[in-house]
Amino acid sequence: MSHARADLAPDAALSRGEMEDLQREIADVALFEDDFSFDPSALSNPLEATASGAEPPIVVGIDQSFLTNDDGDQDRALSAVVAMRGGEVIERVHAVTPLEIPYIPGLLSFREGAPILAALEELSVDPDLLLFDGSGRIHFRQAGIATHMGVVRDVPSVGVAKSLLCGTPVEDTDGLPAGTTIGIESNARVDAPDGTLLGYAVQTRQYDSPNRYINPLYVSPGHRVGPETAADIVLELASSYKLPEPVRLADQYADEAKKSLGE
DNA sequence: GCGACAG
DNA sequence: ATCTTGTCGC
Repeated sequence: MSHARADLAPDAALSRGEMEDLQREIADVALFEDDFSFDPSALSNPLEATASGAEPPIVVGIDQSFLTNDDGDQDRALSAVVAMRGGEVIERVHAVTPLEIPYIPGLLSFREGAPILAALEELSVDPDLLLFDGSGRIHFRQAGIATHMGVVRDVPSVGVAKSLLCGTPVEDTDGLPAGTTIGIESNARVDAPDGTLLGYAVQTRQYDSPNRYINPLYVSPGHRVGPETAADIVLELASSYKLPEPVRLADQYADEAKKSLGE
């Protein structure tokens, strides 16, 4: 039983106020708790290690790049999707759609949502989990791009941002040891009761000794995933680099695909 | 009016 | 996001 909500897909023709209203509706439909059947701790398990014959879940990483016009203007967005299972890439697809609106903090999904949904349509495999480059519940109206896409497709999703859009860390997040997590709570800028746990600052990697720090990632539930599980998933998937592997590879692929189209 | 602001 | 090589530090 899929509860996909294509009717809530981002529409760049809406007014800014209508976009914000739609986001409040999406946040209302979204589930910020675990609601999936796969085993998150099996995400990076090698296929061979699966004893009972059950295959590891399929995780998909998604990232965008932008194509430039003959005049030098960004006129199209390219969404790259990389599907992995048991630590291996099993499929890569991408889609390009025209850019309708500029970047506006808080309305990212209305700018990048179309190519993402188009690319996901191209996928032949069925994703168990979607990983986005951007926020989920850590958002002014609790409906970042990970939440929006997750609700429209009704697939568990997680937002992985490199900087904090809003909310407040409950403790200092400077120089955290790898593996550390610090809660991010709502503040006055967020459309939620103060103190609501929106997500976590997640330190996947850290330098050994110098007086220089690696910034943490800001991980938040998209849809059908709780904040703790979202953080756990990112820690497990970020084996060799700061970013979780599916997102890192989608990042790479977004650039490759872009160049193969004539920059 | 001032400050904040994912990609 | 994007323009971009070398370079400082472990």
